[in-house]
Amino acid sequence: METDGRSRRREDTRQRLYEAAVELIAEQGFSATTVDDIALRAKVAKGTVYYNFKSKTDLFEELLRHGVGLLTEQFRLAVEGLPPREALRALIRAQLEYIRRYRAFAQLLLSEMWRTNREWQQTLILLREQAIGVIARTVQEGVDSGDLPAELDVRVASAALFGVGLVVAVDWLVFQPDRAIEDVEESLLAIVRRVA
Amino acid sequence: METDGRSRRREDTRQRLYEAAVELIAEQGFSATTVDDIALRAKVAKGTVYYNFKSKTDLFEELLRHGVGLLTEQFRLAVEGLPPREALRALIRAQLEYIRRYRAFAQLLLSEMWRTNREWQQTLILLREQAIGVIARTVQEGVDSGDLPAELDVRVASAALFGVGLVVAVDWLVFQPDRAIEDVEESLLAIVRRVA
DNA sequence: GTTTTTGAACTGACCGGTCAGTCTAAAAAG
DNA sequence: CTTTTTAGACTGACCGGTCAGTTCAAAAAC
Repeated sequence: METDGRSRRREDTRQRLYEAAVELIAEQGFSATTVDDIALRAKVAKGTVYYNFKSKTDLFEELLRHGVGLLTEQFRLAVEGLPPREALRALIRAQLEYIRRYRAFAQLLLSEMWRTNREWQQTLILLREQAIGVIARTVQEGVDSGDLPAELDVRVASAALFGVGLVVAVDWLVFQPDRAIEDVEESLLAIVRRVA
Repeated sequence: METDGRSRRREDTRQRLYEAAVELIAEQGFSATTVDDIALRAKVAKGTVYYNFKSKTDLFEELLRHGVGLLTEQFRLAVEGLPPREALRALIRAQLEYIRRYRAFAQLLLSEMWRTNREWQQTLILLREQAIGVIARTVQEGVDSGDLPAELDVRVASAALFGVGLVVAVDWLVFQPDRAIEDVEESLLAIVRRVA
């Protein structure tokens, strides 16, 4: 039933809906994006949207879970077995790679992450915690092992690293898409050299 | 005529509308915020919104102009007569002060700045250019005078500095509002020490 | 034969924008 | 000083369009 043809097909439809939704919402925002638009872009009937998700908000929340889940996964893979400072660089690279690959999702995240009073806010805070958690553990190890300055506030530094990577990378994609990723990585490292 | 009672009153109304709109849009986004909400919070009739602005979008654009104009102004005042490196620190401090004072506007800017395909995008790009321009001139001076590393890409570095300040500060206001601004300034400086 | 998708019609709440009319401070007329 | 006129500022009911969500019979996929 997992690898069953039917559920694979369904998963495929959901995937297409995610992709359509993510692009539209990144461009226009959640409220300005209509369910009809999403269905149209995903080349799916409107009924299908509601067969697969219980509401527009639900689709969006699942989307957030899906996207941030992938990012967190990449973070985990990136740091695996590496010593703190190397791990930190690996994290930055992983974040850049991820953002390049899922540009629209990154844009969307940047737009929604620091908003307040929206229905999905709690979901987002939780997901944020998971992703930043991976960074925080690495920073903590660095501080413990003396590789990083002891006066570093782990929570602040981790959140800052996450945010900095996000803006710089999205800024790159939006305003200077021709630059090579290596350039961007270099610029980013130049900026955060003190902690990474 | 300028200080006439009527135009003062009108200016007052516009100000109230700005404040109401900025808060609501920062929380919920442009599309999710209704003109009725804005009017209600500003304690003004809906018609008054349309008496003062030609449309909801127009109100928002004027708001952007107003807010970014103030920021750019602060930037200009901050760097006046200072040598590059000091000027750069003054810029960071000015940005933090501004964001603390106009928290909602900063949030809104963070949410909207890297969005594409919205009607007001061109306006925002222009305004962004003005604000970052002040930073860029300072960085350029620093590179020219040898105070900053010659290999620094001025455009990238300036945009990055602007973005970094914005996320770190907003993140601070949203997730750790109890921290003193000095702490945040320190963290920020620790991160960007390489260029500032 | 069961699950998934289609497609089109429909509903009702909501929302941007309009407009005819009210209020009032102050200028003009007496 | 008192009355009248003017016009800028504001009001709120209303209209037309839009959109999330529902329904369902029939087709397609497995």
